[in-house]
Amino acid sequence: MTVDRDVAGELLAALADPTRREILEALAARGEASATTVAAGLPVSRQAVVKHLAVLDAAGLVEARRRGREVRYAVRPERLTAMARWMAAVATEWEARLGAIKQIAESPAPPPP
Amino acid sequence: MTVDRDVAGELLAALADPTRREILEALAARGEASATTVAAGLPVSRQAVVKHLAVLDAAGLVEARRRGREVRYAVRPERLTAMARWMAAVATEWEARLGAIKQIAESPAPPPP
DNA sequence: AGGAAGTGCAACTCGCGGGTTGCAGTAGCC
DNA sequence: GGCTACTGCAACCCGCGAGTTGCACTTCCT
Repeated sequence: MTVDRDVAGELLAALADPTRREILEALAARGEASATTVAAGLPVSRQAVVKHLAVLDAAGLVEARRRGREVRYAVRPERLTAMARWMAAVATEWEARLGAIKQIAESPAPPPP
Repeated sequence: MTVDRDVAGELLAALADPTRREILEALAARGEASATTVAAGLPVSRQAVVKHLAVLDAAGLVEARRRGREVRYAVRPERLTAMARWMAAVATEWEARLGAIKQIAESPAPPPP
């Protein structure tokens, strides 16, 4: 119950796959595109792209809008921004801790002879 | 040759695993610790932790230092910071593109009937 | 010296994620 | 109305990653 569906993990896992990142790049370059269109520019099948888009959508990285008989996908920056902030915060905290440890390790200063 | 061993993917994949993140938290909390120590506080075997630490080390998120008969691991913030910056940059670029698309879409104003 | 505590290596299981193919359904266009 | 171009669903393959167990090796302590 503590894990709460692991939102961070979902996002990171979504981003971790190279094919998925290529899809995101393709979407960002085109502004918006359908799964078929994207698949045409990649070495994988349309179905694979569809699955990836589902994952990306679940992670909130992408937005789907029905446009007649096709479905247009567009990139969604908010989650990425949030993630970046989160990572920066964690990094800062780590640095703080490392600093603290270092101080403690140096507290018994060796007196010069 | 272009992918260069997919550094970003390595980092993201390393971060994507919840157990790995727990390990990182444990390390950050303790400052530094051995695999056995970390494993004691987690519901997995020591060997599992060792493997995870190997992955984290390969991703540059962790640093190993031999301390007599044991190996102490410590967290390493640099890569995290770099990653955060990278993500923020990508997010910004996406936003820029979205802005541009929106402008284009709104340029031919539909005349009212 | 000899036992305790720790690490390192290897073999093995198992589930899931990335990928494919095939087919049914539905919206557009002539 | 009928053909075409999409999307949606399902079944299936395969490899890899997370985890375990067992054992050999090294370092420390008394």
